[in-house]
Amino acid sequence: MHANVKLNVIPITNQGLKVACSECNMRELCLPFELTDNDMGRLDSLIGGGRKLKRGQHLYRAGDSFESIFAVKAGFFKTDVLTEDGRDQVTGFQMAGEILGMDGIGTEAHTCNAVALEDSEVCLIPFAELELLSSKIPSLQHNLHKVMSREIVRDHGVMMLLGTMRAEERLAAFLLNLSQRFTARGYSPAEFHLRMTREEIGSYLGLKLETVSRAFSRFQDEGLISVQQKHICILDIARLKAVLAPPGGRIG
Amino acid sequence: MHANVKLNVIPITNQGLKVACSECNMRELCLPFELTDNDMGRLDSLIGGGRKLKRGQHLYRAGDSFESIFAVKAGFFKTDVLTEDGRDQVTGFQMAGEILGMDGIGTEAHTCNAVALEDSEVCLIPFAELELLSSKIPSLQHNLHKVMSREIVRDHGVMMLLGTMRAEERLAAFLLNLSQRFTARGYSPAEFHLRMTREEIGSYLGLKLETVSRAFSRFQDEGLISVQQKHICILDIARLKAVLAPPGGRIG
DNA sequence: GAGTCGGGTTGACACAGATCAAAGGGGTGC
DNA sequence: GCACCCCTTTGATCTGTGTCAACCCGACTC
Repeated sequence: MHANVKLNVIPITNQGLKVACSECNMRELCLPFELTDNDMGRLDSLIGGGRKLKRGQHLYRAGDSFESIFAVKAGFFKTDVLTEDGRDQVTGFQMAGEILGMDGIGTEAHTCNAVALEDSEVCLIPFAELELLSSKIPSLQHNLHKVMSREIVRDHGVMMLLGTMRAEERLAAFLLNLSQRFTARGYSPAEFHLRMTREEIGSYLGLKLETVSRAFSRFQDEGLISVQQKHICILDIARLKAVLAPPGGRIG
Repeated sequence: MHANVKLNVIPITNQGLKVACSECNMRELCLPFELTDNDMGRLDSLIGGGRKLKRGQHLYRAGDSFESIFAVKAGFFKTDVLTEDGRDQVTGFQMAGEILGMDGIGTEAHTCNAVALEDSEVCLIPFAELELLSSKIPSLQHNLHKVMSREIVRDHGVMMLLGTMRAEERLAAFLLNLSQRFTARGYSPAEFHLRMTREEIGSYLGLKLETVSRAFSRFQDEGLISVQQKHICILDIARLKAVLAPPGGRIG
């Protein structure tokens, strides 16, 4: 698994590994962004070690009391919410360097489920201590606010997708978003493995799994991508982008 | 307009009025929640006065540089995002006591438009100063984090709505949400004026205005609500809730 | 007070995506 | 390494919502 980078790690508990932010290859995308070495050390000292999860394991569940947020160190997660009557909605997919759990701050309890979609590892960041430290390190405080703000903006993007786009546009937007995030992490922009099922993609995009499957097939027929199960190649990124923003604008 | 409470106010600029948080009837729903009198005073001192907006006026636009967040003191707003190709999506409606503008923190620029849907008034809260002060007042810092977290959770609720609900469920959820928020502000849970058009409701709910109109008519025919243009009475809140969570659960 | 205009309602029809169904294949667990 | 099961694909049909169109109403304007 690509993101599973070997580091000089100091074992702490049998549950996880301690890895310094300064040693982490995600530091530029994560909370420590642009912190001084000294401040990064202070952040390190509050991070309660790592936690490893097997595929399918829950990092937290809706209703769990909120104590920490989590930084994905390696692996891949989904978050979802579900209603009493059994509907569920995937609210996001998180990869290395992204923060999980901020939904819990407002109510002291998590409001969604977070599940590892492959064997993964997170850093546990006790939130009360993070608040305390961020009140002493302005740039850390600001980074936290930025991370939360970006989550809000990301959610607005999903609302736009769900509210205004048709099936193929949604899937194109999804693939381009993944591509861009993989690129930011040093992976190929064009070739990657999907960690989630068609049903999970569908839930995220507000579509049924059959519709997702059909859209994949259509894109493949048209030479935009190649699909082999979960393996995706983007063959013509320009035309894939054009699916999103049809030349000449939208009719209607 | 109900929320336009008369207070002993000190005029500051010709643009707005200075009103102390401690005098504001929204303080229990807003940033000052559970702050000591002393801390509330410190918060007051950074709030850069009020700003009044006429119906239709923009509070900020996507791309505007980000400097402040805003607390709605009175009135009603919508926020929306739009793409190059002309699609737009209403991302929320904000009423008194709610915070606007947090989308701008992450990128130093606003990412959506905020428009007054009726004559309104906001408090201007310079964000850099708020960060500085919140680093000195732990409960203020925590309140800010809670407000942002709740915005994330609210967005997840909208994603659920857009991703999994049918038209009438969406409208029922929308009406119940408004009802609950009006109640929290001391207004009738059952009777209120919509400040937005059918088209804006539709944009928010991912529906066309005709569909919204038809759903209103259907609810009225079934005796759940009465509709007269923008004036709504909820006649049978239990059955309206049942639209959302059909007894016996959802089929499929 | 007449005219205009934006917002709302309603009807007829079209179509994208859901639903139902069946079959094949690949990954996972034992 | 084998077997099973879940995931995926594809086809046929159905339906909720979009689209197009006509009309109504109330609020402003002049």
